[in-house]
Amino acid sequence: MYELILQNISKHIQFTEEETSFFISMLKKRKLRKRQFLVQKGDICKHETFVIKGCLRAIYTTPNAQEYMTQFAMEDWWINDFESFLTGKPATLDIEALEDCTLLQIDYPSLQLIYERIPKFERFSRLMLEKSYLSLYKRMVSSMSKPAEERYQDFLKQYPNLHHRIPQYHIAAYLGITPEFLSKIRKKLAKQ
Amino acid sequence: MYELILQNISKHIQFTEEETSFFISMLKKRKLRKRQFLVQKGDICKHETFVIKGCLRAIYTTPNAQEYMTQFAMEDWWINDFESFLTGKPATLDIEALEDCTLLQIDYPSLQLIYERIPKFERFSRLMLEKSYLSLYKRMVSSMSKPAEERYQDFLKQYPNLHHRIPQYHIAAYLGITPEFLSKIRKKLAKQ
DNA sequence: TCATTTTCTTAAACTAGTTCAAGAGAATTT
DNA sequence: AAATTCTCTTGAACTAGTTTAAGAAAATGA
Repeated sequence: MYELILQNISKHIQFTEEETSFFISMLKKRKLRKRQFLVQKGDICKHETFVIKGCLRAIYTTPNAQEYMTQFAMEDWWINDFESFLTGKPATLDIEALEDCTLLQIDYPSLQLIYERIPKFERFSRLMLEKSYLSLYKRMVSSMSKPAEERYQDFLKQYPNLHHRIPQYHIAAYLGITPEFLSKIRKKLAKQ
Repeated sequence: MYELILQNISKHIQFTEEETSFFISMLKKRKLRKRQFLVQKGDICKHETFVIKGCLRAIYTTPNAQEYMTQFAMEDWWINDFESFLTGKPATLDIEALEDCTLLQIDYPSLQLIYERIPKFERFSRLMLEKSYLSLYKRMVSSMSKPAEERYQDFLKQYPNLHHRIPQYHIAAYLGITPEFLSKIRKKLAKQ
């Protein structure tokens, strides 16, 4: 139950036994069915969420109702509406389960307690943030500089199994193209 | 000399007098002439840099030699090649002065000393990182979801004075379009 | 197992943005 | 002040990716 998350943390900082049990006491378990929402646009996002099982997607919807996928999350990943969680403003994202999911959550006040009682957890947060920042940065550079075909191939490499688990139009949304155009790309690549 | 940086920090955490002077002792002053490079692609980026005066741009160059601007930095901003600074790998960015600049720098070992001696500086780093993450995220969403004309208007709002200080082709690069197309957009907007 | 819904593909007409080339205007240097 | 270099604009031909619409294939539910 808690192995995955403790392992995830121990890659960066070491907990004592006491800290481990305190940390675990701050976690809440949550299950989601496929197509259920973890966060809906307009909610205040009150939790950091860690994925034990299943996968989810985060969707940004523009004022004229176009959807853009900003992130996938799978086993061993963290996900939330970062802006809403930090600022307390209503979420601009929907986060939806793409499969039945098992999750662990920490709410904002509990996180502050953790920072007080286990100051080195600040370091963990900083390192996680550095990692997400880097991957967001790489994604932006690649979305600015690479054509869709290349981005699709990058996606396949980066998530070698995910494309079997989810519909293609989610991948298209993630790449920032239409499902029709992704279909053309796939046809072209299949010929080669 | 140090007011701006101390003020920048005091927005988030409070230093004692002793911490202030320790912190200042870790800073190195640096001047750059217009068109000089703060970081060149391939260098190891060894400093966090804070801008006291002037402005700079960060450029990512693709394998086929196209340039993409990832960031501007002006007075009261921090800038570096984040990935190179954190991982010690060669920088993928060039950072170039667009005007004569006065800068303050902290090198990596000094930063580690600061974290040890002033643990709450971890919090400062986390908060800065959260802020940059958010602005990167917003920029990515807007580059995926908004047409160039709208992005240009957003740029004008976000940096109300910058467009007088720098050539248009830098703005075009920042928006991810050609200077020619920016020129058309400007013509269209001027008519209205 | 059949019906229904969801997902994927194809094609034709279209649009946002690029490329190339040439000239006009500004800013710097001598 | 002239010469040179740098920056911005314009237009025509082009390309990557979109839109719309319709049908095929696959998955799901009764």
